[in-house]
Amino acid sequence: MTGQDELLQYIAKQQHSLTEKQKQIIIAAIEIFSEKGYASTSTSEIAKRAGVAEGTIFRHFKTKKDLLQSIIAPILTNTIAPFIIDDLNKVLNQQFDHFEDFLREMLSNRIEFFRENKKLLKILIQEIPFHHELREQFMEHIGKIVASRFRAVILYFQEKGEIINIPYYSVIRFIGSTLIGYIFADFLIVPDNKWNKEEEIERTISFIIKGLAPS
Amino acid sequence: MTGQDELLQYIAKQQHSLTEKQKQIIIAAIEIFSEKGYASTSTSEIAKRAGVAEGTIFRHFKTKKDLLQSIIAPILTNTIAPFIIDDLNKVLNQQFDHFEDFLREMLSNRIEFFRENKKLLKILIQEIPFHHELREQFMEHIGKIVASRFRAVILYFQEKGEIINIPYYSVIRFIGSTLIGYIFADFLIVPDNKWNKEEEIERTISFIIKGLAPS
Amino acid sequence: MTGQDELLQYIAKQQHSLTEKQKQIIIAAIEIFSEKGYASTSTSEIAKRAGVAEGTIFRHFKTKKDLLQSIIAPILTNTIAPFIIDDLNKVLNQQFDHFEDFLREMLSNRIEFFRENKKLLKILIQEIPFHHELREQFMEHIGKIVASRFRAVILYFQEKGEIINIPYYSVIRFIGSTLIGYIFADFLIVPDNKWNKEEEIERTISFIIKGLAPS
Amino acid sequence: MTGQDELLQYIAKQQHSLTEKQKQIIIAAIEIFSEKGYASTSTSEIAKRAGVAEGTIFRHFKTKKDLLQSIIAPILTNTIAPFIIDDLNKVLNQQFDHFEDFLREMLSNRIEFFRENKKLLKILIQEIPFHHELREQFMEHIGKIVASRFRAVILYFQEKGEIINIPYYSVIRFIGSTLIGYIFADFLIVPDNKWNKEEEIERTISFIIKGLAPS
DNA sequence: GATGAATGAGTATTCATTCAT
DNA sequence: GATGAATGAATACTCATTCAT
Repeated sequence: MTGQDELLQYIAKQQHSLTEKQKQIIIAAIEIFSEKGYASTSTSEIAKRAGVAEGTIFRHFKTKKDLLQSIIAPILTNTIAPFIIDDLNKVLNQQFDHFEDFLREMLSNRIEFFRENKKLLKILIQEIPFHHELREQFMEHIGKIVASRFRAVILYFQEKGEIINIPYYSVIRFIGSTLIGYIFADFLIVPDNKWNKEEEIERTISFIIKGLAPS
Repeated sequence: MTGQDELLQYIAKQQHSLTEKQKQIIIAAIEIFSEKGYASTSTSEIAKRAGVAEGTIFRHFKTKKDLLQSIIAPILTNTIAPFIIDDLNKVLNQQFDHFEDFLREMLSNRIEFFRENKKLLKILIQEIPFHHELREQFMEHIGKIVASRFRAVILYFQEKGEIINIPYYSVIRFIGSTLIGYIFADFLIVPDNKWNKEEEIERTISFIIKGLAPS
Repeated sequence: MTGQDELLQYIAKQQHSLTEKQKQIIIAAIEIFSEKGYASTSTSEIAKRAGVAEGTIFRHFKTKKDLLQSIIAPILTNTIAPFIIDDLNKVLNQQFDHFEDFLREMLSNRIEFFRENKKLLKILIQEIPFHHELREQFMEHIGKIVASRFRAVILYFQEKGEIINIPYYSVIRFIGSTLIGYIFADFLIVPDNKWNKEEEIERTISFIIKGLAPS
Repeated sequence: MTGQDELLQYIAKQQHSLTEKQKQIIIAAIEIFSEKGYASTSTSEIAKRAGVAEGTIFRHFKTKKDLLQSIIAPILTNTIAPFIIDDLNKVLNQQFDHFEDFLREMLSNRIEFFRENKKLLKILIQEIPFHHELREQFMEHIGKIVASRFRAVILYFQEKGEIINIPYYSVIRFIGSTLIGYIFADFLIVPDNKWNKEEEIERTISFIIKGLAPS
């Protein structure tokens, strides 16, 4: 239920123009796509879970693929907005004095984002290898824009002497993979036990900072 | 062709008992599964690419899912064998004096493994979230066995004072995610350009070692 | 555009009671039915081309078949009116001295009619074999009435000794099929080239007259 | 039953390679297509009447349209073969001394052909306006080949002075439309009554010959 | 009167699986 | 062992029709 409500809010926020039925369909689709994958999900199952007739799906989304797009497009558009505007710009506007402040802010920000959009992101990650339009959209939005913004931040801290002088894409790679590693561990692999979130975040930040410190 | 031959060797090596037709089917299935995903691949397409009749597939593999299992099971079994026997044991047998030696050996070893089994691993990664038997097998083999062996190695170097004293699973996470980040960058994201492999490996090793150095 | 205007006039003439929307629907239906056939035409396509909502069609025409009927019924009623009243009566009223005069008048008259109602007649011809109500209506109107009037004319000229003394239905058959042959050639088969209309009409009239001349 | 047997023979004759199921499907399709038209016939109905599973249809004929083609293609190929070889060549080989002999032979020959292939030809006539591939095939086979052969015959008799000196296509039109008129009358319009076939044929031949006599 | 969202039965087609040869 | 014809349930999608607004 909580999950549903979060999704509802998400949907409601992004696209005010959606009718009630459209929302139901999108919510149902997100749930089932993330459970079984796009290809293994039948439109009849989506209809059933959404509580609408099968035809209703196709009145609003021309094809099944169109439904997938309608789900994923807003993430792509909305993943970057806060990223750039909030975090990265703050840095560029000298609001973060140190690399560590930036890192800490960004990590918690991104972790929050992943937590809220778990299902959506699962779908995105699963389907991107098989749909070139998704891949292209992704590259367009995330790849180009985020990368270029990120690059500026890295160069900034490199000039300040806070991080080692290696190519910016290597820095992105190290930060990115460690971040994703954290998220996987947090949500998928260690779902329950003696995982102390705050300590782990501290360790992760420390690992990155030390790893990127100028030698 | 090269790709095919490598797969052939792989198949031949692992399972001597396979008939010619069986090999053809497995090779075809690996190719198509990795291209379009398990759910979007039809058995008739596999039969066509393998050059056998549709019925033949079902003579050897009871169901389509059985075919998937037959493909993935050997990776699971064989991923760990060299891991433990070659690398890890060497460390435990004091064959690696320093953490860096171990890391360097392991990285190149694993990178090699990924390169050779790209398609297989793509299938594994794609399908694991949707098939609980796969997930369980994976946990059984990789999770438990590798983790426990790895743990010994980490404790060993922690006692030697070469790496920081944090929980072993955090260390695995850092090494693992950085390694996977390297592999993704190498194979998927940076397919062509000014990516100097040796330099990148050095940077990666350096990043991990510094990140894990005792403070 | 011209085609549309002609149809509009046609519609307007026949049924004054039609609202604007109704006319648009009928015009759209005629166009699409004649292009793709009744069965292959969807009501939503008609609605789109007519510029009305889907529901509007069903407000005016209970079912899709009802729409077909509404289109075809007036042709059936109006094909014969001028036929009988104008041509045939003229003959019976001794306005045509000779069979040839009658034939010439009727040919050009009918050719004109076909030209103006090409689409309608295409629909009629295409759909008659599959809808028994149409067939019955057709028989009722054209079959009985026209045949009986025509019969009178033929008997008249047979008595005058201008045409051979064979059963009237054979005469109708010869004239009818030759006329239809002319129309097909004119409109469908020879759409462009060295077809001299006036010469062809003369040849056609000459063929019928000689063919029906008393031996 | 009789109808079915004739069709069976037809099918068997043309395509020896057909399996039993394929024949059943084709026969069922011919029957239903000719009853209700291609667009209004569902593949499930064909399957039911043929006594096969719906999937079986698509194993043999990739699409519904492919099934239509498989039905119509052989008529197109086989309509002309006897036409040219038997009738027309006979004329060109001076086997018919007079236009009348040729005409009589051809009429009965064609009438026979129509009688045997009533359903097939109904489908052909109904569907040709809506399927351009059919139209093109038709033009290719019937249009070009038959027309050119026919032309030779007409020129031959025109030179002999037996028929009037008008363009050959007009002659084809007169003969063709009268022939078709006969066939329609025979099979469709006058299905039962006081229609004396032999007399009608004589009248028809007489009508054509007189109509085409040199003036 | 007009709309267009909603429906659910129906459509062509695909698919994993079976089985007689 | 291998084949491939046959199956029938399932699939994505369409359609004529209804009905609340």
